[in-house]
Amino acid sequence: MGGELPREEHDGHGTYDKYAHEPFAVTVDLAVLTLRGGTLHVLLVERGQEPYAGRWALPGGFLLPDESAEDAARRELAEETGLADVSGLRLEQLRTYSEPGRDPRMRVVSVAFTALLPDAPEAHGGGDAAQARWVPYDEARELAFDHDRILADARTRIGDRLENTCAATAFCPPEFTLGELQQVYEAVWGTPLDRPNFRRKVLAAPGFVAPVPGGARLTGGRGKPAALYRAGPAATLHPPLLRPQREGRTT
Amino acid sequence: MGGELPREEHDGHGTYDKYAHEPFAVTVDLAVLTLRGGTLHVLLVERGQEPYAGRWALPGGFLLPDESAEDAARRELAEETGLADVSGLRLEQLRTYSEPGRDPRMRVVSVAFTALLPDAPEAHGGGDAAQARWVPYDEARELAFDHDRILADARTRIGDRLENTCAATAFCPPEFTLGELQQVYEAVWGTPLDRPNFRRKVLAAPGFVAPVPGGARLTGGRGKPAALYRAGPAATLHPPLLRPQREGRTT
DNA sequence: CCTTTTATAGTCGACCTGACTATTAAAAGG
DNA sequence: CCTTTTAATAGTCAGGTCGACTATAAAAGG
Repeated sequence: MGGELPREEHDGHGTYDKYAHEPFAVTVDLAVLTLRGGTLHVLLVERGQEPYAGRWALPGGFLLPDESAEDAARRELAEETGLADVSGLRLEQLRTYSEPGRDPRMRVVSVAFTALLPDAPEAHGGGDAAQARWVPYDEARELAFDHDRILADARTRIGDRLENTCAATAFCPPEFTLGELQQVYEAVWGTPLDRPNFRRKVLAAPGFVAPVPGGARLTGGRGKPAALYRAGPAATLHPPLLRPQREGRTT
Repeated sequence: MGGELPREEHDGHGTYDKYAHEPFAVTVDLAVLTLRGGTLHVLLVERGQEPYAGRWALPGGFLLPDESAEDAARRELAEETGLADVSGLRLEQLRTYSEPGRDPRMRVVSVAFTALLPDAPEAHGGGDAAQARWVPYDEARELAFDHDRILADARTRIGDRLENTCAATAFCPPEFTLGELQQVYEAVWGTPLDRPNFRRKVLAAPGFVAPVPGGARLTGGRGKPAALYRAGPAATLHPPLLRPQREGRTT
């Protein structure tokens, strides 16, 4: 922005006037992911109107005049999930999608976000009439607009973030076992991991997880009770937790 | 986007009408980086108009009605640098900035991009009247709008990309020495690296660089002539080339 | 009690890393 | 022409990390 302004002045239009008749609608789209029963799920809403009536889509909506995209995303997330604690949630900007024609009605530029939730509240009809549902990632296909692509980008991004950041704990409840944390990695990456090695690396990364004081353990499960951990203070992972067998891809 | 549509219909406004009177201007901003004499430089333009008249800013401009943000960024890059080969350039979306009030005149949502260039053509007055200049990164302060932050975000992002991708070769001419490649890392990270170790890691990463056929070497320099390399086919770096002495930061 | 299940501890060789030394091949300067 | 300087490249070595694997502990189910 900014660099163009002289040209606007030269052609005799006020800045606002020139672009007011070619407005862009700005929206946010949310890829809200969670883990249910060991598999990745995404929050989808069913569209009631054309275009794409009856199709599933990522939740989202228009920016209000006085809010940032982050604010709008948080507001929409609260509206669509019915969650109360949205304020403490980690929202990350994914990418902006601006191809002309991605919405058949008008020019829409959309800022996409990702959000990670611990296993989420079952019922959410969304504040807006639209029906909302958790759908297994693999069944979320043929979404409205370019949401297939956004969702795929979100998964790729999350997978990368798990390598270098402590984002995985966002999928877990406040207290969790290392087994649960490993399930996060396995679900997002789609690869089984060796348990002792995973444990060693997680505990070796300073600030990733911290044991719950008192040596609390999760009982009631099948085998030996697991120690409970909380998310640590670190945001980034050193050394990184790299996925196995990735060789140099040309893409 | 999309999820909100029912509400629009309910309140009796057509979609387009409702938002036409609250339009958002959409722009692109470019953080174009290059290496000159071993230090990082950024392309800036001088503003001629208020607000921020006389201040330096990142190049950029408004989206035209029928182009994507990527198209607009590429067009602006060509206009402002006068480069001919913009088609082969790697443009990467950085982030979108949408805080209300970031432009005092109107509501502007800006999609920021990064671009990396080999040591660039000296003269570029930009297609638009504005003056354009390469400025050392450390001297690019107090830019217009929120461009200080965008530039800082860009440097952080590029630094991270150097660890995991082959992006560093984008700073180099088609044929380069490992010494030049090391200078890229040192300039972006702001850390000196051990030459033999750097060399070992770069050559160990499959597809990062490929020797120029015929064993061509760069003569005319000070010491022993260096072998020439080209960018290899890989896009990602395995194993990654991590910066030294980073400990778990809480931020 | 014995099997199953899951968590946790430990082992081992291959490989990678950082720090460092040594050698080579050019240019620069008398 | 020979010495010095500079930079590229080769090689070394101890410590750390990795993946693969084995062993033990502690619960539930029959």
